[in-house]
Amino acid sequence: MLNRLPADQRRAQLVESALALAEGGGLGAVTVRAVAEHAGVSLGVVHYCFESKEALVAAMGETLVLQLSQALRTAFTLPQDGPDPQGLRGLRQLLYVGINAMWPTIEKTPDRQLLTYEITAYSLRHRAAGEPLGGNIATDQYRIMDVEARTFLEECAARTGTEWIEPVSTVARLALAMLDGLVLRWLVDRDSDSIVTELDDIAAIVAGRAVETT
Amino acid sequence: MLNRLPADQRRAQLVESALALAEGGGLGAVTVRAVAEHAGVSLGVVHYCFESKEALVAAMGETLVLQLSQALRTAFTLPQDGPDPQGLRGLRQLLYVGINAMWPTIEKTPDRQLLTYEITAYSLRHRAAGEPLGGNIATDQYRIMDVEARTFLEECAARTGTEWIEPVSTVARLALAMLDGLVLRWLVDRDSDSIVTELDDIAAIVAGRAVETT
DNA sequence: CATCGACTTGGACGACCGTCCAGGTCAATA
DNA sequence: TATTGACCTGGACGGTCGTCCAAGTCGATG
Repeated sequence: MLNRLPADQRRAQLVESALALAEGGGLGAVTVRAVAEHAGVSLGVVHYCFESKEALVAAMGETLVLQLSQALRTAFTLPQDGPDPQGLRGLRQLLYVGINAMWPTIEKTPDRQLLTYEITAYSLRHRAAGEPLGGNIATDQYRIMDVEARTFLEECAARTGTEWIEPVSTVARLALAMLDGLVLRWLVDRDSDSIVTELDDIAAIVAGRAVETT
Repeated sequence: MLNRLPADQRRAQLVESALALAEGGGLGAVTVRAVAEHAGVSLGVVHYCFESKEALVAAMGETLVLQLSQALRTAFTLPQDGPDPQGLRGLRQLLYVGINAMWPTIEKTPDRQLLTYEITAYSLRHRAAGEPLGGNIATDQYRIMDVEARTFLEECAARTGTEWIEPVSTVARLALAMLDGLVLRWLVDRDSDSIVTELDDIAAIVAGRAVETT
């Protein structure tokens, strides 16, 4: 059975297969043979499209980061209809809505969340000794999360007539770390009730770092 | 060269070797041969002491949890000399001291911290389908962290004449999640300045969940 | 001293891994 | 139609893995 594809599309397909396998069974389940079988192609195709397995894993990381960026951008989307309530109370409410809009996406994809942590750990293990803190997959992950979070926070403040009392990057860093820790904890105990409450806590804590614009 | 040991001691030695290897190169570096070589014994000894490699990894997890408990207990230790300043201000200061006392230990052992996350992920991947949320290594890790954190928080409150306005377990859960997320972030960017500031933030946020006893 | 059981040795086995390659297939071009 | 080059096939190779085992080495016990 021959099903020919341009190398670019084949590469994308193989990366998707690799991600599907990794979601189900961790990075250890990603073998050249398993990827080939999942994609319905023969073994040689993988090395025809990727110089080595390491290149395939790197492509997985890049795709994951891209998807993460896109997922965060849509997850943080705020309602566009009515005028927002102003002041700190309005800010807190806007943060609440934005963060809670993100949660269902996370809750529905625990395997994907776990894979993200695994890729982070893998990336930390395999990054060249000492040298390149940039270009690293884990670094990219957090850089992208930072950008999306900062954008979200700035829009929230602008809409409600408030401003941050410390650099937005600082607020974003703390908020993302809290979110990160809570999601990891949830992956362990799956206590959805607790985390919903705690997401509200994040909104309140973050809102505490803004004042009404004078 | 023969160096005989009772099976129990040999087991402990092998686990230590496995942990040393895992700290340096991740769980993937833990192979039966590598463990045997690191311990200076021949290949067969490992399977004489452990029924399978899986049993060895399980023993690694248990040892790690035990060491984690011990490390947390000493890390959270508070000064015992003078009388503590009372009230919320005293509580905040006590939390500040306790949390900051813990940081140097973490900062000196990034590989160990990373390994803890890797074991968590590994444990989540390999826990039996659906069934046993208890007895799992990841679950044990957080259960132990919970216990230590609760003890710490309760002592802080008792010493300063304050009380928590929500269940201590809730406060502990949030604090540990924040700590967890911040450490993971630090492993990625190694921004020690930021995290020191953020640890203070944790103390302030946690202190905000107590009131002075009437 | 002989025996026994705990502990160790080092090689063998089959399975799976990443990598490579000689050749086959097929649409597009000359 | 003949040819070219991108794409695909499936087996082979060497290496490492977990596991197993027959044999060897001891201290303790009778």
